[in-house]
Order: sequence, then C-alpha cells, then structure tokens
Amino acid sequence: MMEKEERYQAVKAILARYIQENRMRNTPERLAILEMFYLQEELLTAQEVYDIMKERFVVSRATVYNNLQLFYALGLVIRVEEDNQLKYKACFGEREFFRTVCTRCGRIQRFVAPNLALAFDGVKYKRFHMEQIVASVYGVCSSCQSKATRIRKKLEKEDELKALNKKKKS
Amino acid sequence: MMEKEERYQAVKAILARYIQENRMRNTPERLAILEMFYLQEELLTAQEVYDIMKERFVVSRATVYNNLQLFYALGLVIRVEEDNQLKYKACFGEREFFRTVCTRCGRIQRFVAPNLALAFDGVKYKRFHMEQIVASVYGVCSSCQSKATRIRKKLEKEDELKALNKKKKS
DNA sequence: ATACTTGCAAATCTTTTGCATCGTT
DNA sequence: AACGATGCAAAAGATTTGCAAGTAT
Repeated sequence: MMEKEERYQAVKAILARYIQENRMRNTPERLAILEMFYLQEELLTAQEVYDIMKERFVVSRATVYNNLQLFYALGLVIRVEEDNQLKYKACFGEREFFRTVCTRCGRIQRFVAPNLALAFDGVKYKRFHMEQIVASVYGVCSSCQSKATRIRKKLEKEDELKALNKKKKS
Repeated sequence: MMEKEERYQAVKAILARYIQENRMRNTPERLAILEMFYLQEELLTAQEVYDIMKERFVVSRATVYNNLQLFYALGLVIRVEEDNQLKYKACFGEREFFRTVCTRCGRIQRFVAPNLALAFDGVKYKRFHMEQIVASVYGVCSSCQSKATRIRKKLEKEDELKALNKKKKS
C-alpha cells in the first residue's frame, strides 16, 4: 500500500501529463480540489466537495463539477451511487471498490475480495483498457431478513386464528 | 432463459407476497409500471418511466418514484448510474449486469462473463443475502486511447522542432 | 495575445414533500 | 371506516449553461 503523500504525487503526475497533452491549464483550483481528495478518504458528493473547498479557497460550484469530471475521466476518482446521489472518491492505489448494498434499508458495507479482483483480470475486454472496478452486490442484509421473517410469522399466526374463529362460527 | 411473460408472472408473485407481508395495497398504478418495465428491456431514468407511463395511464411523478423505490427494494429492478443519471432496469432472470465504461467519452458496453459471475458466488458475504450484481469496469476505450496516442505523437514532433530551432539560433 | 478556466447567477433537471382525495382492504 | 397510495403542485436539491472577467501559456 502506497503512502498518501506518495499516491498524491503519482496522481499529480498523471494529471500534469494529461494537462500537457491536451493543452489545458494548470490552475490552483484544480490542484486544491485534487489535494483535498487525496488527504481525506471519504466518499463525497459534488456539493460536499464544494462545501469543503469553500472554507479554504474561493471556488465556484461549476469549477468543482468541471474538475470532478476531469478527475473522473482520468481515473483519479471513482464515482459511486449512494443514497440516490453520485459520490466521488479518490481511488489511486486501490483499483477495486466492492460493496454490498441492502436494497431494503440502504445499508452499505465495503468488502475486500482478492479472488474477485483477480476474476476481473481474467475477463477478455474487447478493445478496452481497464483502470478501475466498482462492483455493487445488491441484496438483503441480515436484519432486514429477520424483520421479514418476523412479519411473516406474525401473519401466519393471525391466519391460524382467523381459521379457528371461522370453524367456531360454523 | 425465461420468457418475458413467464418472468413477469414470477415477478408479480414476488410483489404480491411482499405486499401481503407488509399490509400494503394492490394498486393498478403499481402493476402498470411493473408491467411496462418487463415488456421493454431498456435502462430508463425515473423521468423516462414517467413519460412513458403518462401516455397510457394517469400517474404522477411521485407514484413513479415510490414504486421504483419499492421495486428496487424487492430486487425486481436494478439501478445503474449512466451519464450522471440513475437508471432503472428490470432484472429478474438476469442476476448480473456487467459493463465497461470509458471515462473519457462515456461509451458503455455491456459484457457477459460467466466466470466472473461465479467469482461473486465465491465471496463470503457477512450476514448478507445476495440478489443482484452490478459491476462497472472503468477505463479507456480503444478510440480514446488512440486519440491520446495521436496527440502525444504530435506533441513529441513539436518538441523536436522546437529543440531544432533553438540549436539553429545558438 | 490567445483561449482555457473560473465565478457568478440563472436555467434546467431530478427528486422529495405536503396535503387533499381516492380506493383497497 | 381506516389508512395506504395517489395526484398535484410546490419545495428542495443537483447539475448544467451562458457570459464576463481573470490568468496560465
């Protein structure tokens, strides 16, 4: 595992190269946003990025969006859907991002699975160069499952009672 | 592969059971939205679902959102991010959804990979019951790659010329 | 000097919410 | 009759766009 600072330097190099190749400009805003991302590890919405930046730097929302887009294009951040929102996260040094998502309660849990990561390498991608992997496994978490079981049992009991009452009446 | 009609019947049964278990109501709107999803195979945004429904049925946006949420909770539809938007798609009968996404141009390509699907079965999920898998492999497609190469070559040529001119001057 | 970037504000689009009403159960 | 679900409209949130101004190259 690379150190944060080391990662950030590597990422800056990728950005610099892309900027040069595409005759774009080096702006302090861009670097500031990138740096912020690499110093903290959370998933952030564009708005949250904006809020954090605002405190330490003059930036506009549009700039944040522009640069998130750029970072995404360069594979420097990943985008993950969470709570109906797109979130961004620095990803260099971690090629894969795996999580389970409970579709009932929304509970999200990250997991690591080296063999699964290897399986992605085994895929024959047609004319495509893989950089990142984001995989979400959707399903039902244990507490939502037991809740469903509880409800079912309750219903079954009620049904039994109803059946009994019917018998009595007739 | 199940037939569409068969799939739709199976899905209706799941919905009916959930509705009963949770003392919810059977409404024609709900069924109409579900049916629409199972008759067409596209990825749709909530707005698109609303637009389609509007033509054949009186529904409100809120109802569409409510029911998409419900279908999602039940694993009847999957949610995938595309072009900065959340899209929904009927998923019963296809447990996994794999795609490559070019982060430069946004080009998306679905792929099938049975071995990869198997690898997800091999993961030990902690207290979690898997229902669907959505995996996105981000990277650079071949045309974006060659474009970058072209630009790089052009820059290298320019650099050579500059170096030559400098020599001449001195 | 050029034209890429930014900031700002407005426009657009998406999603959620409040409330009266409807209709299943 | 109760109360979940809907429609409608308004509110809230997220993202994009247009334009003038600033600034790397």
